[in-house]
Amino acid sequence: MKTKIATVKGARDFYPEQMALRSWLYANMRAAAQAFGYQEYDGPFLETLDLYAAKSGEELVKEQAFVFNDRGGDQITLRPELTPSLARMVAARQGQLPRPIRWWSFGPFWRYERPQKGRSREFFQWNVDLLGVDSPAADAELAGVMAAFFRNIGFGPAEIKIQFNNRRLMDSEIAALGLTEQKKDVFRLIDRRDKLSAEAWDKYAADLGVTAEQLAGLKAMLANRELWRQSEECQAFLTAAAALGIADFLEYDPTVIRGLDYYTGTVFEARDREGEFRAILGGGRYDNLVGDVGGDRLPGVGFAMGDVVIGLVAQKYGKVGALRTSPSDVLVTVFNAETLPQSLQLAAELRAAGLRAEWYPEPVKLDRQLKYADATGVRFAAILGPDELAQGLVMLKDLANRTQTPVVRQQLAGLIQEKGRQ
RNA sequence: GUGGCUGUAGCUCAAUGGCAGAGCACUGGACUGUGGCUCCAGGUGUUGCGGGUUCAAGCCCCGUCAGCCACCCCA
Repeated sequence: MKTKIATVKGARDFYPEQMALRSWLYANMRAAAQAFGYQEYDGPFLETLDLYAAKSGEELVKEQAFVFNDRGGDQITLRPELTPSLARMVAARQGQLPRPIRWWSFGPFWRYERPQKGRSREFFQWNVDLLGVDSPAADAELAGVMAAFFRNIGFGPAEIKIQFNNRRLMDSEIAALGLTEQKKDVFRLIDRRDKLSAEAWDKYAADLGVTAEQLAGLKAMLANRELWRQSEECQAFLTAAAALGIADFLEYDPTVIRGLDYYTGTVFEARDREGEFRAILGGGRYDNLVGDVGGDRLPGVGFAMGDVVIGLVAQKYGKVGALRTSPSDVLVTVFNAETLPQSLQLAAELRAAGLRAEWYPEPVKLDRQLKYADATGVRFAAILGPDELAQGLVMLKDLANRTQTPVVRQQLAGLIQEKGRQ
């Protein structure tokens, strides 16, 4: 009797194929972050509920975090985001960490929400943060890391855009409209600009107590793609971005607000230009977060990118390619039971020479062994039969171009290494 | 947490309430030492799961689980 036990809702199995995608993303994230001098770190996966209590958006913690009581009765949270942990870690060693602090991380996070395309309950997230620098150029550097990653995986500005806005700019605009008291509601209203119909949006605004005059001003503001010119911060940000060579990726959008409460300045959001998917990443400047968890005030800027949406976007745009699931450089085939130890020995010789070599563990038809190499992405097959053994040769087959050549056994490893580089 | 759509072979999908099908993949053979092509022969199955209605349920009804869509929120 076979019983199937399902995975937890919103959790994913990573078969070698999916694992290869995750590893590919990780390798490119690491390359992008390290290119700018960022150091890898990580926080605990389990945190106290208190860490998130006053910080993140209310709903993120109260409604979307996995919270449980441990055996001692304490309330434990599976981390829904990394930034509060980062702030705590930095605050705890504030005096001894060299600044600026450039840190990045990639690990699992959990949010208890309804799974949909691009949203799961257990996901991996890339976090990149720069602390100790309060300048628009620092904000631009973060955009530079994003752009470097996009380029690493084959995306250009024609396919991906990095939208930005500035909370301080929006604060002053909202103040000018006399809406400061309803700021949070107005931010929420702005966030819904593209989601609601024009009528529904107007009604929503009216329900919030926005007057007709204020509404007109708000609409004018949101339609103004040049609004950034009124912010010195935005101007300096774009100047630095241009110097970094990433201006083509950037697009000012006054409707980009971001939900998290702790953002204070620049905010980011990256999307595919066609707009088919939800936001690929989000982030911004948070100047009070470290101080809020007990440290001295330390400005910071950062962003987070989940593995799910970028994986979908990369696959949609054909950037993923054929990811190999086998690490092997070469498959040693087996002719029959008598020659099997010889194949085993040849595989050992190849490994001793520094190659990653696997052998086919039973004497089945050769076409099956080659099909296996094909299916798992092993490029070379070392064919060892009675004819080759009698002559001290190995037939080296290159599955990539369907050629094969007899090779003196002692020269096999060197030849594979040489051809593998081509 | 709210509302809706879907669930059939490993994968992509068909079947009026009346005997479960196609393509790809897989296995064996044509090729007893050569992978993408061709041909032949074949497993392809608890129709997500549990109830109910009916002479009869993949199909209708209820529940449940999962995925997806719109909210909510957000990576």
